[in-house]
Amino acid sequence: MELPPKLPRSFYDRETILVARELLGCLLVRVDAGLPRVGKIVEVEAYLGIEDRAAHASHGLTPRTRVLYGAPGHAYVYLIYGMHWCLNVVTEPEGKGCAVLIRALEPLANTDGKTSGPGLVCRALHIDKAFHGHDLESSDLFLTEPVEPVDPAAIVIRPRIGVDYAGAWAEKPLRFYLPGNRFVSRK
DNA sequence: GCCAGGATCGTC
DNA sequence: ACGATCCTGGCA
Repeated sequence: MELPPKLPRSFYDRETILVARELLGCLLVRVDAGLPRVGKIVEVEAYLGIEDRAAHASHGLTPRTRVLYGAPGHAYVYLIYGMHWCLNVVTEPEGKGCAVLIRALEPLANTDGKTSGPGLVCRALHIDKAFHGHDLESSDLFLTEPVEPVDPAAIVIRPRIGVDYAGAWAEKPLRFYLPGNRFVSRK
């Protein structure tokens, strides 16, 4: 399978909302024992560091958030509700605690089941805690440039899902998805 | 050490 | 609307 160029670390080392928006249309690639499992990113959420009450980074630097507060272009993988893995990509310079959650993919190759929801994305691409802290410039887990360009003006912007506990931060427009794409987890 | 709660999902 | 299931952070 022919893939577009891999995203370099400099892509991730920028303002988180911009990275989140530009991740739409990019490919997520997990090479699983030689088999490429590939999906197009259609839905993401931005998490903005220690000030963001919805973010894990709001607790500051702890054993759990070490990777989140580390260098950009790495995977932050965590277990939620005792059963689902979720994948984030770390953004901005080291020490900011910012990341983008990958919420849904359009399946392109060798995905294992549904890909509409953050837990399902990890299940379908066989991503678990083994990838926590993984370098996204590696050859077995990485992102690529979009196959075709995305119109920035068409991106749908909504509040994030499942963060009702976060007060005013729950309302902020930090969820982004491709308009009309059937693999977005919720309208 | 103990306990409340969670960036979810499938089923009822 | 609810249960599964276990890691985390906070507090004693």
